Amino acid sequence: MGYVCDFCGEQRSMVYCRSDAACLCLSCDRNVHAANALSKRHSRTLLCERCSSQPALVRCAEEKVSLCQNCDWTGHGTSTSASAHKRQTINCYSGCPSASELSSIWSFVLDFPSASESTYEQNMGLMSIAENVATETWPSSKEEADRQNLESILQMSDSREVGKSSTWDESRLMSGSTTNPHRQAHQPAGSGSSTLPKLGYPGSKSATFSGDDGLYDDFNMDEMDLNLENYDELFGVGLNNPEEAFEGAGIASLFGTKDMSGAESNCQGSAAAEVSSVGRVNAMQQPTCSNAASADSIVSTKTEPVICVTARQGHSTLSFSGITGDSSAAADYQDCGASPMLLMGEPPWGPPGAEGSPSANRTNAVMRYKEKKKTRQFEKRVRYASRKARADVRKRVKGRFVKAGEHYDYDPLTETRSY
DNA sequence: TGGGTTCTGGGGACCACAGACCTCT
DNA sequence: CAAGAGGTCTGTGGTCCCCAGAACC
Repeated sequence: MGYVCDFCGEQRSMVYCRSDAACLCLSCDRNVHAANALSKRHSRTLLCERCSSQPALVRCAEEKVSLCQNCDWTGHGTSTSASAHKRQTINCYSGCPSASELSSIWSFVLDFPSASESTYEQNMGLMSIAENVATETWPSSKEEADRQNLESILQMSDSREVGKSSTWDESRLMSGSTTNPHRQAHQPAGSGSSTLPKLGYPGSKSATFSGDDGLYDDFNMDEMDLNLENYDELFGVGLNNPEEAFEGAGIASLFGTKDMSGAESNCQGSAAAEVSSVGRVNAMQQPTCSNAASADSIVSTKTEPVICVTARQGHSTLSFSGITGDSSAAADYQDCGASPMLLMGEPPWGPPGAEGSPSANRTNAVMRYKEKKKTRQFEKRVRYASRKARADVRKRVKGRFVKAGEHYDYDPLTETRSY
């Protein structure tokens, strides 16, 4: 992270946008991708902290760095000791996630405590861009959310029994996870896109995991409130001094930054530090799904965001798959910059073992991806209905608008061409 | 197996103009 | 500082055209 933002040229770049091929600071990322529906679709991910030029795909828990594929191979592929490092998949996101959403997305990156809300409210300005809160895909009521959570829990329990061996490959593909096949055991059962659980709505505190194996013993959804409540507090775009936006307990640590202008050491007061000790534990171990991103933050299309959360031994991986309406791991991870090898094949670390038939699952995944790609359609949103109405009735010549009164060959009102 | 031709699909450009937006008085 | 005038910019849909890739010989 030694490069400056491609957009503002001032702040340190932390996010990589493949669509724009740009390294952006968090503030600019938010601003740029909130501009319109199309830009909201851009998939972004963390920037590799080693080369600072490629999107990070994994995070090394030991080294506390986010790495791109090349740097990961370089760092972990050669050394036997380094290859044993725990690594977690870093997933991409789209839309304009709130602070809580981003902290959920990358909570597994967190080795820092979230600062208290009040601290951030005091220290950070507010974003000028209004938060978009989608309502159509998230449960509209607490009851429904609880019901969905319950369903997810039930599915998780089921899949844990039946899915350990047979569904690992697919789930790994769908979730983008490359860390460990056992995590599959905590994914909801289902088929195709529906295998992915719809996470609870933001703010849900009721979700619990049936951690009968102890994996979720430390999960405490009530602790989720330790996370930042909104993006504004996290990124503080409104600040005059960009550095202020990252002042506070955990921002630097959130992105594994060690050299961020004293972000870690510059905690504002004891309140943040106090929360730190609590958050440090929970941030690493909670699945973060109940604090999941809002639908609009995940994807701005008509499609339904599907978020997959997997967790194992305190690590969580959160995968967003909403770009195509239902989950397509291949597509999603192509969007994220992952190579097809990484997407479809076995990860360079930790082969899944003798679970199922990797080649068959891979073929199925490719088929699903191709099928989905065929049916994919990007919604065009009309911003000005009045202009659309006018364009609909405007006369054209070979598709081009013609001046009023001129001879035309296409009158949309008559549905016939007049040559 | 490599080169040439044909076919196919995707994406951008083009057009006029109402209305939003901005600048100036 | 508010209001009005004037200029500029944006976005809208159907069609054409260009180009890349696939298919075929």
